[in-house]
Amino acid sequence: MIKLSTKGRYGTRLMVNLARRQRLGSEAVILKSVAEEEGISIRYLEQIIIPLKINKLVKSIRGAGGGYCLGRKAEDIKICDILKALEGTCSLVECVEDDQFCEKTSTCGAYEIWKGATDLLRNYFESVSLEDILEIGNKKTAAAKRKAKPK
Amino acid sequence: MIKLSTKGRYGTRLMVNLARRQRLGSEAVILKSVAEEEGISIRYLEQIIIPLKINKLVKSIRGAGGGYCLGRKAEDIKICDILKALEGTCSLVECVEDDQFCEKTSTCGAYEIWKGATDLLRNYFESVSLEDILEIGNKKTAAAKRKAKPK
DNA sequence: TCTATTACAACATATTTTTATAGGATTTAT
DNA sequence: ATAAATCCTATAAAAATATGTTGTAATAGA
Ligand code: FES
Ligand code: FES
Repeated sequence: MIKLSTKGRYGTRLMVNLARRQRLGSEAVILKSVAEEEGISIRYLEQIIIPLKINKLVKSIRGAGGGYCLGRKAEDIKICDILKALEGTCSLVECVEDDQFCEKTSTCGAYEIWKGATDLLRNYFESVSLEDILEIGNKKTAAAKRKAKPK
Repeated sequence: MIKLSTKGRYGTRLMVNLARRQRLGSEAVILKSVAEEEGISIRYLEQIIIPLKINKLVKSIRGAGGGYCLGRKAEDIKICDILKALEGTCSLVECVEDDQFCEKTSTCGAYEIWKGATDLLRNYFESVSLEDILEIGNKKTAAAKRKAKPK
């Protein structure tokens, strides 16, 4: 399949969780609480957050009372940034990035198709920010609550 | 990364190769020759072609003088058909297909984003046929030849 | 200063999935 | 009968996914 890796998916959820908690007033969010809320192993999240930190998408605060916070404003962090940090590139096939990868790039018709799809995806993911996701999530949560507790 | 599996990529090249050779007049194309032309292990191609056969994208002719041919006209086979046959679905994340996959689908903002991206990709891959890829490949090959042998 | 908390680092290990190769059985044209 | 193909099953190798262990370093607060 064309599959987003779990790293990409978990990493995004991690970032959204950070963004939401930060918005609610938390200074630094500890990873353990994210792991519990999202139901993801903290050990795995520890591995995932390393590249996010290297790419300055999150900042860490060590010691008691420490934790993580967003590296910049939620509206300035695009999904594409997260995926790139976690997976190196944001392309569908390697030959799009590295024309030595397949031997017959110069005559391969499929190449243009993969490239077209990659561009499509990249544009899309460059247009969506953490802020946007947060917004959608809030609306869904509110709707779910209205449904659960009808007055 | 968001990565097209090698199955999807090899399967597409296999289908394009079949289409091209069929166009050139071959009745049945033997897998061994595809494997050699494309530089892919014949054993691996044998596994890849099974779901293509099950989904009637190719027909097989057993025995000596046998081989494979397209199940229908190249213009009626879309990339999406190939990918679906090879990978089950054509979605970026499982939760898009199966709302039990993630627990918090009802409040997850990222879900809509993955769904949006999946729809984008699916539309694109539904719009591209084997015929289209063949066409692009032919043009590229012609251009490469002109460059190699300037009169 | 002491203690609890938290990030950070370096591993090791296990499981699952993907990718790839191998051997042989079956079918069929000649 | 024989050679040429597909077909079928098993296995190996590699990568992705996930958990576990054992620490060290930094910091807030008592
Ligand atoms: S160049 Fe990579 S699939 Fe054709
Ligand atoms: S519902 Fe699957 S990532 Fe949110």
